[in-house]
Amino acid sequence: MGAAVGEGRAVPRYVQIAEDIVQQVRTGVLQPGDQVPSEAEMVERYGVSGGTVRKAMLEIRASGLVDTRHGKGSFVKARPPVRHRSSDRFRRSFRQGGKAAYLAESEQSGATAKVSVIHIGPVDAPETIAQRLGVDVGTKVLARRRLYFRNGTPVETATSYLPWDVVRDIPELFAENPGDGGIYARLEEHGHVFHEFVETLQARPAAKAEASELALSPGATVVHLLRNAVTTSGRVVEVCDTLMAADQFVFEFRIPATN
Amino acid sequence: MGAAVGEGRAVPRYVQIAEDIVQQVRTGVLQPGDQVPSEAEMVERYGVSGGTVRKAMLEIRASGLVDTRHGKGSFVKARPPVRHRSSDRFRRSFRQGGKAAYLAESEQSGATAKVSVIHIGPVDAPETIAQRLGVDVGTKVLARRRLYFRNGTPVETATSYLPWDVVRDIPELFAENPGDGGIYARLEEHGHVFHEFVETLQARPAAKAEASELALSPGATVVHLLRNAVTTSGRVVEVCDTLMAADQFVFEFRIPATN
DNA sequence: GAGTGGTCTAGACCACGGC
DNA sequence: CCGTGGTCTAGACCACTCA
Repeated sequence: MGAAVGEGRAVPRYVQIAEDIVQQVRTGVLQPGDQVPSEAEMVERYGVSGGTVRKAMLEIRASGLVDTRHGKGSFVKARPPVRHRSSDRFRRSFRQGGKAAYLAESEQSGATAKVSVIHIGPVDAPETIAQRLGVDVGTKVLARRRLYFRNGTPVETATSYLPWDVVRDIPELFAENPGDGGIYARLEEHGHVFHEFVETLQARPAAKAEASELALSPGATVVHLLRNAVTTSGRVVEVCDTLMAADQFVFEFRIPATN
Repeated sequence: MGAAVGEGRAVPRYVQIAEDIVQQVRTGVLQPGDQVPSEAEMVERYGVSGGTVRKAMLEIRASGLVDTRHGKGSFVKARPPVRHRSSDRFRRSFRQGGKAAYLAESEQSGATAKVSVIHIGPVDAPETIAQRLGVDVGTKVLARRRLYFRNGTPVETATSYLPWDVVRDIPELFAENPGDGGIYARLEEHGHVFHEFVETLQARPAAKAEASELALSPGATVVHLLRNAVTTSGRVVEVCDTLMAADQFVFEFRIPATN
């Protein structure tokens, strides 16, 4: 026991080990892409048992600096090119410029973006969605589910729900690529002019299934965002349900000092 | 081994156990305030080893439904009566009504709120703060550090940083209680009229020290928020650095559909 | 098949809380 | 003092990845 210097039993060994590794990442001893020492190697290097190294690795993963894959090892993330998700991303001028909000924003920060459409089709509105759209639970609505990539890694899943009577006459909304400016541009062309977007945001640890969908390490943080798109007539014509890898985003909001 | 029915090795035992307990909480079998079975008891009940129960408890804690204290046990939380932190909380009318933003908002949702001032005094501006205030690193600024409680539990720490030349002539800003409407009301009285507030928000797992300050279980999620208070003359007269227990908050933002 | 992480065991000992 | 959770050990065995 107590092989280490006796500096007070305050700090558990596994925390010390975790801090050591995290420090090596922050100071650049371990570079992005480098493999973090394997668990077996740490057992030797630090002279502790496998269980202890395991707990250290959990701490390290929680720092968000490292990406672990079963059978391969843990690697320093190339990440923190965090994307600013700012509150002006819905500017009409972006849409008229031909870009959807996501791509417009990504281009600003010079990263490669990709969108993969997972599903487009009618679904029965789940409860929270139905409430927001002002329809009955189980009503048929159009769902557009997609997965967003940034520099090759999945960072966000998003599902848009739209009332059937709104989408019925807009064939582009059933296509994988809804055209320049995205679905919001199509909606405005058909008379649904936006007044505001109301977003609610919650952060929490990822459930197992969510972690695998976004290729996150278990225990990673996700941000759950729900957005109502409200038209000038006061109607909610879209609800967007989004799940994001929290370490990939910085959210920015400008709040006017209204009276 | 494999005492359980052989329903596919897909789901680890510790996840099954965690789901079982979480389900009991959600369905009300375990009521708020009830003690979750002790680890020793689970070892017996589920016929697994202590290590496995331990991992299950980690999962359960990550759900945010349970509160664990060393030497006592784990207990079902008395609610996440989540507080809506909405973007209209800086309305001038709230301040003129005599409330600071925090208390004004809490009253809306009928919860007991308390603010405890930890420290008020000059500090050397840390880097990110200095940048935002537009002063040199190490410049003397006023720090007001406080801890917010909701229904008796700490949910948020916040530190306001203000340039010295701004606060010098406003004695109330050095008092624990800055008076009706909070520090923003005092600043506006002295000619610093607000134009907007710019908030950036990030979510991540809590570090050990943060977890203990907010009385969180390890691995819980925190939200880190930085706010610039910008006056009509374009100056940043306050930066507020806030750390929140993520499971206590739902953030709401209204984004106008500007051109 | 060699090397990696993931699950699980059966124990020891420590630290905290309350009777 | 006893029951609680927290740390740690020294193994076993499984599952994934890649050469």
